[in-house]
Amino acid sequence: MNYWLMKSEPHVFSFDNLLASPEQTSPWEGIRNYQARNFMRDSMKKGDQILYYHSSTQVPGIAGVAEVISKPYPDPSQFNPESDYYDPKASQDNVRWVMVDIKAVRKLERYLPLAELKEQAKLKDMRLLQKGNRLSIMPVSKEEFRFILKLAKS
DNA sequence: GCCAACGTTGGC
DNA sequence: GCCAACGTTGGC
Repeated sequence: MNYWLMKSEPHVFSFDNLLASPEQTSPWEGIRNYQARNFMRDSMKKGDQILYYHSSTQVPGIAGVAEVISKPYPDPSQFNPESDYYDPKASQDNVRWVMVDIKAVRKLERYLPLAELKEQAKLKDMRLLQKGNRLSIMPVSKEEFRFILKLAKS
């Protein structure tokens, strides 16, 4: 099993929005970065666990846990000229972008602000906290994942 | 709103 | 294939 951190802007789609979705499930559409796509395409598996991170907001941080519930499949928005995520270079024969479906597992006992994560010696190597990191999907180690769940209970 | 960091594009 | 210019991300 793999562990991931996925960023979402809460004013676009928050963890509460995911909880309120039918079956607490949503496609993770709109990834248009190759590194993030490659993680999804090459490494994500059903059952992988996700830390749901709120970015570009007053207090950025981790809100909840979710789970990958589908294999990667073509993101339909790349074919839709009406969509913000439309990619004119993509076609059915040349799928450029994929996505997975995710399902909320549970909200954390408390919201974990970025500033608090930065204070944790055990998380100092976490990719999220490295300078200049802008990836919207990134791997998290098992140890980091467990530590974060424990931190939310403290 | 600023700006550092970094990914992408496109001319050569 | 290099690299300057440009665009985007995201914390502050």
